[in-house]
Amino acid sequence: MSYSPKSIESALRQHGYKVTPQRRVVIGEILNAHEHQTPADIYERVKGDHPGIGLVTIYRTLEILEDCGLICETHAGHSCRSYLLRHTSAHHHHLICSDCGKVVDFSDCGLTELENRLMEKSGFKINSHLLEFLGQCRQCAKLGRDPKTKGQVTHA
Amino acid sequence: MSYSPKSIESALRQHGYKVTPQRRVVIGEILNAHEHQTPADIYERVKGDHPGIGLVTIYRTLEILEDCGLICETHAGHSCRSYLLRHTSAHHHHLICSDCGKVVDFSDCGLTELENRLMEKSGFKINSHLLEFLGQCRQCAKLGRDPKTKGQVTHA
DNA sequence: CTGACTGCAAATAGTTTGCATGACG
DNA sequence: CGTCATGCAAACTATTTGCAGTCAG
Repeated sequence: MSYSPKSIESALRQHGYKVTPQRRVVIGEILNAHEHQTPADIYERVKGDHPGIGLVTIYRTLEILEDCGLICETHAGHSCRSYLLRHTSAHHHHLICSDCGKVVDFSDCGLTELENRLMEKSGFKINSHLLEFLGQCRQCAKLGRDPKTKGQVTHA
Repeated sequence: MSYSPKSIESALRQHGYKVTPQRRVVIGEILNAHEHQTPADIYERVKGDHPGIGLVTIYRTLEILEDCGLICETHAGHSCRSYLLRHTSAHHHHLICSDCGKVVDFSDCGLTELENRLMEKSGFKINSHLLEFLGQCRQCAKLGRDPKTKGQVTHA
């Protein structure tokens, strides 16, 4: 139910883009990732498999992947652009521990209904949504650390 | 329901911040605006009333206004931070046009149930969530600008 | 072969920080 | 009056662009 390197490569070709080793490795990284990743994140991880790759290439690859509709951009934090795979069926979201950074995935966000309601009410054509829950995981809660809930994110 | 310069100023004082002419003029600008504005937008407009004000001061004023919960930040476009008055001091979210940047607020996200379910399942103590919908507003859709969905691939 | 792709370096845009001066309370 | 705020300049981070060499198709 998810993308494969092959399906992504053929999408690139269909859009007139060439498939290069650098693009392959970036695609592989995005397929592996379970989180939103910034270009710099991807760069760091990809350097292992492909030393000498340039950060510029990551940017350009992300741009064409977005142009092909394969990934989408989110704006999850302070001036920090990040990308995630555009899975419609394997659609998923994250529950993030604000103390230790642990991430838990979940998929059943049940927002389709809300999305439809909003589209009708606002006249918008909604393409995607960004949903993240922030909190403390069990362990951090036990340790009694102060949660870092310093108003950065739209409040709950 | 809506803010006045006075109410904002007293909120600042309550949080231990001082009220200065520069802050007044920034607050005035934000109260006038009905759309979200970037720090640079505010700077440009504010220079008329208060020449010599520094862009840095805008940044710092926005930071403290956010800290007081009076405005909130959105992530509406490519590395372009912008701010809105927080009209409903209650919980709300944004629907953002990825072409023109228009922002629509909504409040009934209905996520409490999902939140409870997730807390039970994951053991997390959820403090807040971040929810943004991205799409095209009616006007931008009419203008026929290419939505970001143009090449969406029916995945394999 | 040839145009598209890469990677370096440099340019640009947006935001933050250090510090001396000035003003709110 | 003391402390916090301002504004300049400079530092930083994120991203884009120019260009010569390289490679996929």
